[in-house]
Amino acid sequence: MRKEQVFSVRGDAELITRAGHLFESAQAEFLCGARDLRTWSQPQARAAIRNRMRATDSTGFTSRKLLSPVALADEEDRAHLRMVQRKGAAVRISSSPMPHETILIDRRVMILAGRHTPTGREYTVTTSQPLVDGVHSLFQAIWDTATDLNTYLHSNAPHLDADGRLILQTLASGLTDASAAKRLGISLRTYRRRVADLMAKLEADSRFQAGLRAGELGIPRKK
Amino acid sequence: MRKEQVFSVRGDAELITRAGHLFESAQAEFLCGARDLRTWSQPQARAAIRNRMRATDSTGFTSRKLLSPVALADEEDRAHLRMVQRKGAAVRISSSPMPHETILIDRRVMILAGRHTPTGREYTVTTSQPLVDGVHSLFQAIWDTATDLNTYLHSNAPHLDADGRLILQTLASGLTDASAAKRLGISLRTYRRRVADLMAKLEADSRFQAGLRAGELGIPRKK
DNA sequence: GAACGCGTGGCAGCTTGCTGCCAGACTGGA
DNA sequence: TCCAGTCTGGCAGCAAGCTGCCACGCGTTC
Repeated sequence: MRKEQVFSVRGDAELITRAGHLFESAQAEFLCGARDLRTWSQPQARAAIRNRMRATDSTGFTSRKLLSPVALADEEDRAHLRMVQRKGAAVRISSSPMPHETILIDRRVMILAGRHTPTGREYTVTTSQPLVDGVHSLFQAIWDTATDLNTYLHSNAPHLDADGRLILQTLASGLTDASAAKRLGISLRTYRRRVADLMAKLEADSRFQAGLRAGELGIPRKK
Repeated sequence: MRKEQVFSVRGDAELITRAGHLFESAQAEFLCGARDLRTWSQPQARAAIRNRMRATDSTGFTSRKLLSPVALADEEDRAHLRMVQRKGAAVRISSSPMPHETILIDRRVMILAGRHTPTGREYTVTTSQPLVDGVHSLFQAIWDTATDLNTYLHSNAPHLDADGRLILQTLASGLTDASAAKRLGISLRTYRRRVADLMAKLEADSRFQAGLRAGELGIPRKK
């Protein structure tokens, strides 16, 4: 039985003081998972990573950011993410909430954020290899199923209203247009008009493509 | 700064000795993420959980198992999983490799497995709340995107050969059948026969449904 | 070589999907 | 009331998809 190197700090300031050097020590990989961009208010941490990114441009250094959709709420954040992308970082969006920030550096150091408290946020820093490896593989699993920022922004999934979803569900049931229209209580002509509108919104050239998009975007997803 | 409760053990036997009581202490939730079922060879651990499950059948105790597709390799394992399901546990399959076992008990205790070594596997046990919370949310994120075991078994996605995938990709490009057949260098009749075969495999009544299935299963997924 | 199975391609005919056009119904505002 | 805008449904015609049938070529088997 072996004791591991784990400690907690409270507040951003203390984190920078006690673990700031870890950020600057990043050699090969910097992974960051978070709900939104409101996390690293401390300019020091951002600057450290930015310098690292700039210094090791084409030397195999990889940086990956994993965020939830709320991170794209306002234009300012989206602009920031585009900037991050230009710096060479990969950005993906996961549909999961991701309430706790996760940072992995060189697969050797891990920082997990706890809840907000009156005295500041609590961070836990560890270099325990099994812990880091385990969280790294979990991060990788989420990363694999997340969608790239560009494709996420390009797809206009959220613009579907309740009516569109209804059409989508009927379409997904596999009925012919005639049966579907009858079930919805509308005419064949109108049903097909709706389908055409839907396909236009999804930028699909064929019904197969429309189904594909719908499936990828998980629109009729079960809870 | 606070030191956290973290320790590592080597080998299943030592894990049972030092952390076995934690398994039996499960009150509300038992989460388990793993690559396959070859992990808990120790009957004690299995028995402890099984008893817990039986004892607290309808008292709000939830048990969730998250596995990779390789766990379904042989019939014996699938039978075991069906048994686990009957006991009330939820089982989902994630397309990610999940090389490190992850166990979360009551959102208070976490056990992460490291690599196999000659002297046995290394396990890290911790009750640090930020660490447990962080890993719990990561687990939840993977769980959300994973597919239920039953639907996974029901869908015959992996039975698609390279030829089927080629048809799928062409179909996904949005071309008409005539153009698609020309691009593939086969006749229109053959192309449509392939599409019909594909739809039969996907159990789709319409091309839209076929696209939907393909999208949900992530068949033409980018690496 | 004959018989067989299998995959392919052409043809034909049917069903389904798609859309332009027009007419009617409804709504809200001048 | 009248008008404009919007949504709807029927009709017609074309395009696309679907499939049964038959013929051909190819490799295997007896």
